[in-house]
Amino acid sequence: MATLDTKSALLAEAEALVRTMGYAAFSYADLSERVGIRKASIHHHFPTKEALGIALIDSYLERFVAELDELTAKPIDTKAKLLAYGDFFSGSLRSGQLPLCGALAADAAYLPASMQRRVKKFFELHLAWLNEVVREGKAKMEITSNATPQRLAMLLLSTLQGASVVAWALKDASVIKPVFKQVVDDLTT
Amino acid sequence: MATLDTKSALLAEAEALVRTMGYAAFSYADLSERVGIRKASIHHHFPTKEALGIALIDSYLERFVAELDELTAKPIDTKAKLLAYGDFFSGSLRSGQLPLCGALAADAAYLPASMQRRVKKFFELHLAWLNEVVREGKAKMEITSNATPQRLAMLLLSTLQGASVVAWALKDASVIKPVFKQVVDDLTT
DNA sequence: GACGGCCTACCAAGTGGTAGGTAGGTTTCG
DNA sequence: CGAAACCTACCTACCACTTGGTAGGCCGTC
Repeated sequence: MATLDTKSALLAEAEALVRTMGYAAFSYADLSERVGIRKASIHHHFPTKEALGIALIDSYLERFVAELDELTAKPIDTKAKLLAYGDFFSGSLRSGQLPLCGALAADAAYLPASMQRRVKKFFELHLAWLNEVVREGKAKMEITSNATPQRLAMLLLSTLQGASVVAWALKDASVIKPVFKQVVDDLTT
Repeated sequence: MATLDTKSALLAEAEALVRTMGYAAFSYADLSERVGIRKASIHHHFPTKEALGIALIDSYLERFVAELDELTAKPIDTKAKLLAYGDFFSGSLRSGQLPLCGALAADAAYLPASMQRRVKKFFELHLAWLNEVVREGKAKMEITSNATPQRLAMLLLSTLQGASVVAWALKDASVIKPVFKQVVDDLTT
């Protein structure tokens, strides 16, 4: 249906806009121009900007959950699992973009509470997944660091998130992977 | 003079606003309300929003440069130097705030070129400082990792930057220091 | 009397959002 | 079957409000 096409086109373009300009800076006018639909018609699909924002996070979260589940099931060792996670994360960054929830973090106080809650959930979900992978890795003696899984999970997520910011500023996305690999290597040897 | 007071009050409040809501989301109206001056009067001190933004980054950068210089001169070992750097960085974050340039990164495509350039310079400056500290640390055998100073500098900066984002999302600023300490410990043992 | 610092009173352009209409497809029911 | 009823997807035209920015005036201090 044209409906679905339009709706997902709106989501896709909105995501790109948020990840390059931030939530506050992008407008329904920008979006309408890119999707080729009148401004007012967007309200038919997403009655308010907040509704759009929520749908945005939810679809992003869904994609990540699916990927994480798939990764969990794979019979590969801890190091490979973590590196695959990093690849997926950095792969979702087109050049000049930030991770969605990283971008949203900057508009923090401006975001409606409903969106703030979802951003928090996104990070918690990632931390929980990393925590579990690290815990398993330690049990299998594949991770040698004696820090708590919780702390290592924070470290891994922070590295990816921060490297994305630095990479954006330097306009060089290629720095993300080696930095993350560095951390993973340090943990698994 | 009242002039100086007003001007620096404007800068201070603007910085707080940018670091909590982002550059695009904060307005002259917000600022005027907080400083207790009429909206139009702000233009007397900063003719355009871009000029304000530039002054903001410049003053932030200046503060950091002063601190980094002071830190360079101190006769302490590499580990202490890096930890002091982390303390200064995380100390500049009041709860619910992001590092200025991290916050600006999210509004990337919306920022005027003059501001983008300065944000980039900010990151380059930090990377150069970290690079030098790591290089010295390796020469003095205080850093054992065999990765390049450049990569380790990227890692250190990314960790702080990313941890700030995660800390914001979890509304728990206390996670930053231990994560950074973890990285520094890993490098210096 | 010049100037710095602030004011009131504007402005055009843009914001998210609403009202009401239309073309075309699907459903319901005599 | 065919017609009335309804629905989806989009439109034009508008709304109140906010945005960054401007013009010109007032007042106190060098």
